Amino acid sequence: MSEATDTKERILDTAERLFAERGLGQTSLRQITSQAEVNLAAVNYHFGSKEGLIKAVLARRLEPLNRERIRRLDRLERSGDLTLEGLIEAFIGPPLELSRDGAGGGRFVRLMGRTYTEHANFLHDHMRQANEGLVSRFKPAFREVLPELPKGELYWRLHFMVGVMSYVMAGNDMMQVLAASRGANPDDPQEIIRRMVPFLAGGLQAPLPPELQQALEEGAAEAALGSD
Amino acid sequence: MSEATDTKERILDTAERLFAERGLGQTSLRQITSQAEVNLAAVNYHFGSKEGLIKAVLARRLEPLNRERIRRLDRLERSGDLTLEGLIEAFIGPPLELSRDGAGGGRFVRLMGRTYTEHANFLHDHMRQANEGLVSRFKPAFREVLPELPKGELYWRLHFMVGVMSYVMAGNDMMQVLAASRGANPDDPQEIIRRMVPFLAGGLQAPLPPELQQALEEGAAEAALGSD
DNA sequence: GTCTATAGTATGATAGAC
DNA sequence: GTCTATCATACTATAGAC
Repeated sequence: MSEATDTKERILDTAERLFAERGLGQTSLRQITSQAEVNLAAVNYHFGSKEGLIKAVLARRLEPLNRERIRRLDRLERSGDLTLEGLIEAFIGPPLELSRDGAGGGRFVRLMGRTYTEHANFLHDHMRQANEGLVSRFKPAFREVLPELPKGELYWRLHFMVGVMSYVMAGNDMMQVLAASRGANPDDPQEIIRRMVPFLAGGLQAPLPPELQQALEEGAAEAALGSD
Repeated sequence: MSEATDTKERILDTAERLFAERGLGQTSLRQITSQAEVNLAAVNYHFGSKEGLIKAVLARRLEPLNRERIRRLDRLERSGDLTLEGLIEAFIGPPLELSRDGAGGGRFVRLMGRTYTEHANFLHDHMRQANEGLVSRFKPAFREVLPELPKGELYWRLHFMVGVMSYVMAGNDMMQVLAASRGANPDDPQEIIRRMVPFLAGGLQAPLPPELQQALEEGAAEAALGSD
């Protein structure tokens, strides 16, 4: 079992790296097993299929990651100092900070960023399911710090926030070049977080678009607020 | 030549659709040629390789698209009413509106959104080159409407804007579900633009993060402003 | 310019010995 | 749990007839 675990871990580590570097579809089991120095058949033995391996790679890091995000939210709420900026940081901080931990966290973060735009139905389902608890915990908190924002509008904006986050996490060359040319260390997540938080806070609490504002004032509030 | 053009166009249309639906790497030339009802060898004859086909698919729509964005910027500047909101709309409007034109524009937009996170070096190079003129035209305009923002900070924020845009363009299920559940027509780009503009405007003109603000006031302005 | 045929290679998955 | 060997299938690309 200790030997087996070792093989399993080696497969997970290598798969994570290659998936992040080349994408899921472009990475073959052969590339993984040869670089992990395990037998080709080991993948199917331990994970059943390539799809099973992908899910295992994601789950291994996503679960502790989301636990950490919720832990930070808990702490914010207990401290009685729940601010928009703090909330944003609790949400985007852990994934971006993970990119700093020596052991492949950065690779995983890039992989995670990619899953948002990758084309695979089983992936979307898996991610949605894996993030269910996270979403149901953060949504009310955002509502609390943005009480003036209609519910429907808030959801749009939270998605825009996820858009920024996943783009940054995907970490394509442009982002690296940008950071480097600005004298910033592109591998320092704090640098990026420091810049993202004001941008996101500004966006989330921006005034409503004129048309919507007007609709609200004219009493179409019910429709606009919705009833999730 | 008319027959050839026909075949070429049919390949381009089908490739665009399949690339957007399944991703570049997951789409085979066989799938394309069989659905386009052309011979397998036609792709290599007309485009040289799969890579050549991908570039052709992108270039066909990207060039007129970026011309339109620049045309709108020209008009804004001539009108003497260059606002941040107008500038944002000139930049994000055309790609998002393209998703409404009946003839496959929506597919292309999703494909374009995906290219930002897709893993292929030739793609990044091609997109960077294709967007060069666009960027050099829009950057000074953004500087003009956001004069108080240090240059380095502006570039970060423009990238965040691209992040939101590409996430929305990638148009994954979540976005669709969100729009539908909010009573919005997920296929109406105006609906999305109306929501994105205030968010992006709010983000772009948000106050500087405290640390940076302080650095500026302490005279470290040179370093922070840079000299790009 | 379009076709068939095929070379040459890679893939995911499994059977069966150890 | 690990291995080799292999099946069945897919892929990109090209050669050569028409």
